Parts: sequence; C-alpha cells; structure tokens
Amino acid sequence: MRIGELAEHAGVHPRTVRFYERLGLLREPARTSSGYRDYDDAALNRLTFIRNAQAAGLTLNEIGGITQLRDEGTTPCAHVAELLDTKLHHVRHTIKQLRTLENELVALVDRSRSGVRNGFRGVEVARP
Amino acid sequence: MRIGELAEHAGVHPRTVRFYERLGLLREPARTSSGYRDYDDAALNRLTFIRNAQAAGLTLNEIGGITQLRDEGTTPCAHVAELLDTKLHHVRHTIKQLRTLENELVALVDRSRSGVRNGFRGVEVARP
DNA sequence: CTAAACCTTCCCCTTCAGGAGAAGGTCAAG
DNA sequence: CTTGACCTTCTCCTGAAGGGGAAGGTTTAG
Repeated sequence: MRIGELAEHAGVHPRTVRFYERLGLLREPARTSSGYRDYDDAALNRLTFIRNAQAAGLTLNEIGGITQLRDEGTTPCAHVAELLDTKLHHVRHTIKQLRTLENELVALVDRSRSGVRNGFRGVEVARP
Repeated sequence: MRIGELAEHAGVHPRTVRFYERLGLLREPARTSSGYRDYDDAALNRLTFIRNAQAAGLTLNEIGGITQLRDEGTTPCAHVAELLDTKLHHVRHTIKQLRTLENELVALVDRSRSGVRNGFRGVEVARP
C-alpha cells in the first residue's frame, strides 16, 4: 500500500509516517518503480505499535529503542536488558500512580458534580 | 518568602516559577523594597495546585483557564467537572495502554535475558 | 487528454514546557 | 569589605513531535 493508505489506516498524517521513518522508527519501505513508498502489513503493525506505545506515554526515542530491539531479534548486551527492565519498572510504577490518580479524579468529579462549592479546590490538596 | 524558597517548597526551579507567572498561571507577587518577589502561602498553594493539575494530565493552558476563572470569582464547577471527566477517561485509557506495553516489555526482557544466557554477548550493539 | 488527487524531497515554522547565560543588583557571613 | 549565594530582566536555545508550503513527478477518473 502507499503512504496515504497506510497513514489513514493508522490514523496519522503521511507526514508523520515520513517523520517516523526519518527517526528510524519505521524501516525504509520498498519503492514502486516511480519512487513511491510501498508498504506491507508489517509496516502497519509497527506503526500501530508506535501509536499505542506513544499513547501510553513513551517518547518516540524510547519506542525507537524497543523496536530496534525487536528488529534485531536478539539482545546481545546486558546493558540493554537492564535498560528494558528499568523501563518495565517505570511503567509499572506509572500504572500505580495512574490508578491512584484515577481514584482521585473520580472523587473530584463526583464532588464538583454534586455542586459542592469547593469542588475543585480539592485538586489543590490532591497528591497524584 | 522569596522565589527560591517557594520554588524549593514546590519542587520546581525558580525559572519555572517566573515562567508560570509570565503565562498568567501565578499572579504577580508583592515585591520587597529591592525588587525581589515576595510570596505568601497562597502562592505556594497555587503553585502546588498547578503541579498537581499538571501531574493529572492538564496542560498549562487548561490550568490557566481554571485559575483564571477562579480569580474572577465564578465557580466553574460544571466546566471543571467536564475537564476532570475528560482527563479521567484519558487516564483510564492510558492505564490500558500501559498494561499492553507492560506485557510487551516483559516479553522483551525475557528474550533479552535468554539471549545473554545463550552466549550472544559478543555481538556489539549501539548503546541506546 | 486533462484535472484532481496522490506522491517525492527540501527546508523552514510551530507549540509546549521550560532551560541557559549574560549583565547586573542585593543580602548574609566571615 | 569582600565573597558567595541569591535575586532581577533580557534574549535566545532546546527538544519533542510534528506541520506547512514549494516545486515538481505520477496515477487515475472522466
């Protein structure tokens, strides 16, 4: 498929696809005889992964590290393994924090809905 | 208190305090005779509010909207409730994404570990 | 065949959330 | 009184994640 189709499937702009390619997040695709980028489904999978990881709060840089690792199929360096492990701990920590935040938001929404005058002041003392 | 003390209490850099002031998130404080910013506890409360709201996923712009409404005296409970509700949905979505990412990372860490054990250490890899 | 709708590369612009450094004034301790 | 830590304004820089338009080539529908 061409870049426009790929982009539409993933819900991004074609520019973004080229941008990711430039960053090394997407591999350079095949080209048609006229020079157009020609993608397969694997590219769509990867683009979707990038979007999901990004939505989860990873930077493109971090995502690049992970996809590179996936590409290589093996992780030759213990240093990289440590890095991944650190990232995993970080992700788990973030999940915990977000759960706490979720509860606080529920409480805040309830309070401001029920017309409490100080409804949003609670945010001031909330500790995310 | 002076800007350094305020900043330290809130865990930010003095530059950040001035930055928030410039954006209108913090009101211009009193000044000492020599021109130093002179903050009271209300400023610390507000700065803490900004940090918490930011941690909750609000942009500085959104936070500015809230604080401005608060300054005007109107109690925008409905508006804030809506904002918080949107953020709540966002947080829940992010948690889901992070769970997926967690699984992905677990798999990568496993592979990474077994790769090291299987003697692929000699393969050189660029440090991410 | 022609026009619209794609695609290409190139290079500069934008927004967000600050950070850096310069050049100078002030305050507290020794 | 001097030194170091802190403060002031000013202007510019960074980095992340793209967006925009120019100038041109390609494809496809009518």
